[in-house]
Amino acid sequence: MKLTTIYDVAKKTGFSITTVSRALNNYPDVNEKTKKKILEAVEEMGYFPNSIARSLTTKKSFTFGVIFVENLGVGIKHPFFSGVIEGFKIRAEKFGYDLIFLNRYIGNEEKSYIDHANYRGVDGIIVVCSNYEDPEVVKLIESPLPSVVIDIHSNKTNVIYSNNCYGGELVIDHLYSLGHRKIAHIAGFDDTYTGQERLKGYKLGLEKYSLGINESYIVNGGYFSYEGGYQAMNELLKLEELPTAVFVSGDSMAFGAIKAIKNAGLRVPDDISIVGFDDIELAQHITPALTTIRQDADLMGKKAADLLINHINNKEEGFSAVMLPVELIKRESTKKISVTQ
Amino acid sequence: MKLTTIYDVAKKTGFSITTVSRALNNYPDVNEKTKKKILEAVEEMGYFPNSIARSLTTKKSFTFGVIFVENLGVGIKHPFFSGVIEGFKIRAEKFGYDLIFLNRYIGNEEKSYIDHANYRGVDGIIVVCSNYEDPEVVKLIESPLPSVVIDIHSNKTNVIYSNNCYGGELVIDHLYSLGHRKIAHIAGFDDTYTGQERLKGYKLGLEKYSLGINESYIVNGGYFSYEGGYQAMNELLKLEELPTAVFVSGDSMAFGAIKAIKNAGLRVPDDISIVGFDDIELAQHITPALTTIRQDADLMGKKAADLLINHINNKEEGFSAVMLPVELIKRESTKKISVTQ
DNA sequence: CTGAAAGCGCTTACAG
DNA sequence: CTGAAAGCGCTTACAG
Repeated sequence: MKLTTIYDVAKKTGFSITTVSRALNNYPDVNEKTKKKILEAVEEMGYFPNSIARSLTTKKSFTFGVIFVENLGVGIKHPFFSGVIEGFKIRAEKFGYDLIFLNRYIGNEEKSYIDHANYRGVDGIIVVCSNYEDPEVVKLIESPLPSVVIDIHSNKTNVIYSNNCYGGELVIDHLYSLGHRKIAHIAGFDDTYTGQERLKGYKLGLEKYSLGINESYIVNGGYFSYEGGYQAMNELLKLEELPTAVFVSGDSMAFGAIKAIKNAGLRVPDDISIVGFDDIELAQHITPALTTIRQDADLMGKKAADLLINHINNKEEGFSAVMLPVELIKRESTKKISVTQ
Repeated sequence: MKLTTIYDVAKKTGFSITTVSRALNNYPDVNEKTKKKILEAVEEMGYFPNSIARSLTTKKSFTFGVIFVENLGVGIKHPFFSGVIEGFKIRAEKFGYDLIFLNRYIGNEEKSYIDHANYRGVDGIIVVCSNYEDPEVVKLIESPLPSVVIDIHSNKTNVIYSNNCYGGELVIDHLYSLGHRKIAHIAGFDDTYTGQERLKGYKLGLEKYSLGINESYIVNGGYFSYEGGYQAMNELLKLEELPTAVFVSGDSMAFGAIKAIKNAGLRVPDDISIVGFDDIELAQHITPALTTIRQDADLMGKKAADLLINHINNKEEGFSAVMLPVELIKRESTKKISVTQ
């Protein structure tokens, strides 16, 4: 399959490849007639410049690398991250950037993400990850490669995240207003920024209502997985004084927690109210439909693309950190109770 | 960020770039000592060849394009296709191929998928789509670009799909064994291969048990969406003689159908049994958990990668068509009834 | 076993 | 307004 090149167009029109290139790239000083003739030939021949050759000379590939570091082992199927990637993709494509997935291998050789990014010559990367102590992620953040990182706070690169802390507070507001006073928290692993912030919001909320913090009511659910939530809830269920409500730091974890409650012969929300975080697709379909904090994955992806593109276009400036608003979505997993304590 | 090139390695080791290149690419006739020296320098300098420059000379980019043509508007978040892509990605990466998303735009210019594929110089494409009458998809299939297409039957390219027809038969077997005789079908749009085959399986199943085909029991649910299933079920609910069971040609459609049934004040499975197709993640979590036909998305993706890679490596040979087995997953949306008719 | 040279398909100073 | 030439970073005949 021999593709037509700029040489073919030059030969056909009688102009040099230089002029053809200029006509194609909208250089101002090309004679209108010349340009017209060239563009017609281009149209007729179905010619389109080869991005690889162009990249080699311009040092711009108009590709973004996407780097996934997720602990669920689901890759692209991740219920929250996939929405972020989709939003990022839509926006990036609008600016002519295509997405290319980057892993830690090049062929069969194990390399760093940075090596892979350089190998492919991407203009920037989006890193979508939960664990910001992963040394590979740290290297990424500190590298000179333009990047935007999701769910992390850092001043060494562009970052974007939801207002996780405030989300936690909203949960407590909601539960408190329903009469709950014994509120537990299944936390995300504390080396994740989101886990930390949601926990912080939980504590701020409790303080606001002078509820006091009961350390046995805070249990670590790990990396936001169903199993982690299941196990953490089982810990809580061993307590003498059960909580009446649990704020779970992620929706999948919340589903696991609900499962544990059902297994123990208790009901949601009749015996224990549950609130999640994320508002993934499943949250509205499960029974009971999950009350949760909605993050706008699509917007996060789009804003991430904007950050990255702006960063690339304004080399001089520093880094941006963007925080997105969150919203409480009331569904069926929380219930009003009479205030006991 | 100036990257090290093959010239830097050549200068450092005192050999020519030719020799460095050969050492790197495991050419047989390079002196062992030379090779060792070069590889050490490469290691020390953190050098890795630039894929763009390499692609320009070799005409191989070691990238695959992924083309999504889906009618739900969810893109990468598609509950079934995302699993196929993930499997494809895993396998492709093992062979050194990276994935790049292709759309119908290059920058802001509307182009064909083929133009975009050529622009990026991908070595092959996977097309994941449901509608095989889309002219863009037809062009793709007929183009000389190596490709593998999901959910389509064709002898003009490599294709892979589940045994949709047999899946339909399995559904009827199951429903018949539960005592159902009045079985309706919400079909996928008939310009989709999967829709056609599942319908065929439905009919074969009915014939097998001499149930006869009632045309008013077959209603078109469109492109497998929730809304389509919802509307189609409403059509069925207008019938004088309601079916006792409905085989719905996709899980999302089935959820829509269940919603319609609930809205009508009926229950699943007590009044009407429902069987879906796909076994997407949600199917097991929804209430009632959905009885459905499982397709192995991961395997489909992996086999698709194998087909594409084999095709590229053995230019002479023709095209392959692979059919994957399916499996009935019994859950809570189907129920035994007493045989009436 | 090693190197000089050509070439992949573009873009971009530079010159006119 | 247009073209010849160099160069991007590699690989691969070809020659020795």
